[in-house]
Amino acid sequence: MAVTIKDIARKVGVAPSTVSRVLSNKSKYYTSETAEMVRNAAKELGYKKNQAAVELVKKRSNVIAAVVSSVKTNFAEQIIDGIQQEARQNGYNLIIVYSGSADPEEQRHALLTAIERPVMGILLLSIALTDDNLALLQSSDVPYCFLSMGFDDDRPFISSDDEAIGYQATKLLINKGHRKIGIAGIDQYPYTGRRRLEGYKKALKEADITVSQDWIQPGDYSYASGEAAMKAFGKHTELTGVIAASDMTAIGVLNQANSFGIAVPTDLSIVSIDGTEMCNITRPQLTSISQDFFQMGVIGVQMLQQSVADGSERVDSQQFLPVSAVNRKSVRTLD
Amino acid sequence: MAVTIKDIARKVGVAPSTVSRVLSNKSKYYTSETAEMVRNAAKELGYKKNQAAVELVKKRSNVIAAVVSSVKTNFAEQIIDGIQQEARQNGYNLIIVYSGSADPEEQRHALLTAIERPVMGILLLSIALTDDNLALLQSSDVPYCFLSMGFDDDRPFISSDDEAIGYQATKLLINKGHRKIGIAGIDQYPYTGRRRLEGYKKALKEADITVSQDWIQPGDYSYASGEAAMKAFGKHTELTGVIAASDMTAIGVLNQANSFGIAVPTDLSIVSIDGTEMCNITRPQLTSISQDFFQMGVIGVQMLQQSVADGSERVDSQQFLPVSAVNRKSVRTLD
DNA sequence: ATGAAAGCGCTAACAC
DNA sequence: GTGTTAGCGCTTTCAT
Repeated sequence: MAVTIKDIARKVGVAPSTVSRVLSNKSKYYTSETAEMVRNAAKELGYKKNQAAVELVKKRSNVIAAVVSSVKTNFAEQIIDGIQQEARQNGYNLIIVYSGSADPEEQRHALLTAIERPVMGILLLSIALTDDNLALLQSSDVPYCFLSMGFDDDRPFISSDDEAIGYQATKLLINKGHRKIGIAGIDQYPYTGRRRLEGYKKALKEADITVSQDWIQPGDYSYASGEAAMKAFGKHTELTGVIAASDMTAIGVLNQANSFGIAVPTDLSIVSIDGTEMCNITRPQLTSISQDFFQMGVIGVQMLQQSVADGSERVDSQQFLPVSAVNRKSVRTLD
Repeated sequence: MAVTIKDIARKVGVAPSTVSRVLSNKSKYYTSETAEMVRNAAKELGYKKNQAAVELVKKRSNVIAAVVSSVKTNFAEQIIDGIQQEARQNGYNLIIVYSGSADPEEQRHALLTAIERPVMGILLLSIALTDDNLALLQSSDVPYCFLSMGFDDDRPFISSDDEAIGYQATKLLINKGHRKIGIAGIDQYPYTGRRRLEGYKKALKEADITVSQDWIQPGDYSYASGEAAMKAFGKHTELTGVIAASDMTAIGVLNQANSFGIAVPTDLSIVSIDGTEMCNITRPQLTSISQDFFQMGVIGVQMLQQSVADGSERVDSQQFLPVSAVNRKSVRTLD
């Protein structure tokens, strides 16, 4: 039998409620003497709070749940680091639950794992929720916020501006003299790939460059997408630059280019999107449009906190974080 | 106010206990008619089970907690995939909590986040717990098991045999004619690095090769460790093969070798340890001693289940999973 | 400052 | 098969 506040109360000779007050630091309602006795007894008995009981009566916990998709890109780790740091600093605990990004049933399970206990808030990392599951989430009255994914309805999110990403990546290449620029591995999903594509087209249009349809090779942000895209561009491609949908995609493009005997950046320049550590372990290192993933996590927690503080039970904020071009070694200036 | 079983009971006109029975699938104790009415009402009202209440009375939940360290190697994802799959298949939910691998205070927090609710079991992924925190874990009466880390006391674990790994990696190189073999990025931690080193030395000894002290470059399994080790071996190293502590370390070695103008595998062969996807995205692809991380997760869940089933409340098993050499392109046969 | 008592939402005997 | 009842361990009025 686990030790409870009753055991402590009995041992010290006070009422359970007093023990509760001490252990919850309701500092106005006990003397330091009782406090010390209680704390000693608690330690001696090896007392551990039963959170289930606490949550049952308080109907709220200090736990933040992060729902992450198990897609094989690695930026999630940076977001989680940001969440973790900010959560810890503010006295919250973090639990993470996995969900395949697509399967609705798995999404639902992940969501329920989080919702079925009174968490303080929920953060969703690049999860494309089905309508049913979104409704489920909303019905739970727990504040939530999407991270690394933007929407054009009124769902709260914190994300990079995907159009800006596409635009800046393209612009970077154009500014270095490139005019034939491909884009690899972007998906067709309305809220990310499509917006990046729009940015890409906008920059091209501004420079009076006509896009050829085969410059655009869709995919799913994976390494394989990068390889496939480069294969489609071909050994004798007219392209002098390509934008990759993610760091892993960029590595796929790079490797396939090498297999073709195309030297990067001499024959072909690559701009990656994300800017994770992967960019530093390739040869050449990958120039990228980098996102501030860590900060996304930090702000996500702050949004949750705020909506709890003002009692709104709902995050009301859609924000884009700035992105930045990081020049490494994979882009060459054309003369 | 959230909807409870009482609300459903009132609506349907039955007792709360009947609702409970239906919703918990105690199938012998209700008719299919009541069941249907109850389920309909539940759906209509948007009922969601309050797990805190369930856990309070049952003192056990269907949640498995995985404690992971935020070290920057990527095998954890594979273990988690294994845990997740096996957990789902057996009706368990998985929550993950992060802990820096070293900081005792952070470890403690992570542990408490898991322990403070009645989880079904705890899996620890390559976490080196301090003595205090181990005691804390043991005091919780929840079955636990370490994954990807072995011990010489009686703690339950599932891991690869690190000595076998070191031995096989070395043997692989020896069998291909190598005799001057370095080892890079291994740590001094008694339960992993040291055992791999022992395997390395054993294989060398069997082949009557005398180890030179500067063949052994310690580190922390990181990319940087690989770079540093290769720098220490030097541009004009006598080594013809090196074993890397992890895939990321191997990439560090590879890149630094290239910087030196040393061609892999022509001038230098590399054997990596782990065998994650990283091995496939380098050029050349990395030959590795691969661990079955996915299976570690699967078996971990099974061990937990078993110890719950037999009421022992304690996993009693220390097992090594087989490892396998996967030949890719980074090892050359010497003549 | 402390105690007594009620109750959070659910499950599990125990009756019938 | 279903209702009744008694808690699970904690927090929180309400007294004192």
